[in-house]
Amino acid sequence: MVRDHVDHIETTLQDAILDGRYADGERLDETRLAEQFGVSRTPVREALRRLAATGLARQHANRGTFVRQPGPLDLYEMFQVMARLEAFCAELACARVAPSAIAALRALNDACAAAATQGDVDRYYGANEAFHQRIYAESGNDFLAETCQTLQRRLRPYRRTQLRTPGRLAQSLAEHAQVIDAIEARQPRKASALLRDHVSVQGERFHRLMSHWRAREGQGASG
Amino acid sequence: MVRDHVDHIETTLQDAILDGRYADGERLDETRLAEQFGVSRTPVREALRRLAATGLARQHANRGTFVRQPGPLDLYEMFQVMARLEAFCAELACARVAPSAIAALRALNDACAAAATQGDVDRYYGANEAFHQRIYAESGNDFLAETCQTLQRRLRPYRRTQLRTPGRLAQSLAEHAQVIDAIEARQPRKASALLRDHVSVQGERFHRLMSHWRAREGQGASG
DNA sequence: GCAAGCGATATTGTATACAATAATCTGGGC
DNA sequence: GCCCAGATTATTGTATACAATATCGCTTGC
Repeated sequence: MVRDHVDHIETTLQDAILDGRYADGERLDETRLAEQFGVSRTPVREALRRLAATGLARQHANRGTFVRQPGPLDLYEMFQVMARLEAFCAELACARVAPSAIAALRALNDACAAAATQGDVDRYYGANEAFHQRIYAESGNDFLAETCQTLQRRLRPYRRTQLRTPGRLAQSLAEHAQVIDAIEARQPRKASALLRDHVSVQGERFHRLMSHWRAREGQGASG
Repeated sequence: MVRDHVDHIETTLQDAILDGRYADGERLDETRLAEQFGVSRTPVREALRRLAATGLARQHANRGTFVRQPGPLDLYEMFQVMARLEAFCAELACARVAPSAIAALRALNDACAAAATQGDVDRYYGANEAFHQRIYAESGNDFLAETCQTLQRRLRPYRRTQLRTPGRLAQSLAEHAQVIDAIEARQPRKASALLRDHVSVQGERFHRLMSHWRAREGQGASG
């Protein structure tokens, strides 16, 4: 892969947008960004093109680039898709999972539990993502795994919100354990249903939360 | 959206790559492309960045941009995912489909049949894509619909291959009709299973075809 | 005769200068 | 006092010049 200014700028901006440090509709000024990064406009422009290509920004001819943050409805839709994709991963994993992979999954869930006990939110999320990513990998379908990872990354900042719900964390760990058991027992139907609901519930809780917050739906409709 | 040189170049190259006019690993020379399009290297570079961002090309630092065509294994994986995504569309459609949409789907399948009878391959594929896209839209999930459309576009050139199989075309039309019936009857399980198999079978046929052709697997592994 | 190091060359990466387009502000007319 | 039109200004879009890096061929030493 490329490892130059463009790549650095793209990654930095991507993280900033995905971590919510840019509001929806915020303008990405080429000149200003160029100054910030200490480079000319050229690499900045190329980075912005890439962001636009991946859907994180939108470009209007002769008018500039603007951050595109998903609205509540978009997020709900994305969680729905994520749930199905992960469920498919679990289903496929049943057909080819090795004992070592099961052990690895249990270890990752234990790491989640340990981080949760210590109240280390960041480490919890790291371990949680690793757990899910391991399931993607165990699907054996590289394209599916990559798709899942991209979507997971996009949903990352919004997952954190729903951690506040008391009791949800322990339940999440239990659900993980159930998923592992189902995969180990090679029950594709059960494993996929469990994981689907596990992810779905996050999206639904989040959606409910946002809807209660504000009823400003449709402001960032996809398309 | 942007409507400038960059956009034009990107679209043109994208179509060329997706239509198979570029071989895997072929180099996309900036200077040469700039001459071809009658512009400077700048817009070409930005277009190439976007292609790289969408996965159609790969960039190596200080070495250039190279076309990334999926290998047989990649395509098999993509068809698998496509099948599940479309199945999910059908499932969701059951919950909200209107009589007018059912009529529209039937009309589109009739258009497929008409084109098939006349032996108009291009028109058949156009109508076929429209049929599938209508189902995406009827899912009511814009993100899902957009994802499906992107993937459909990427798989387009490879779908054509399997049309040659005698009898497959008529069977395909019949399967479409079954899917419509299931959606109309609001049977989500049935509708999704039917559509999943309809798409899966294409991927599997294609995979078998390619495997028989050459056993050069893994040459273009994703990652 | 072969390998390793060095230099020439070609290509990418970046900076800057200029052109074109759109938004804004100001002035005049109604 | 409000609205429309033209000029101004700011910002994007493109071209070109230059710098840096990788590849390839050559020479030189073993």
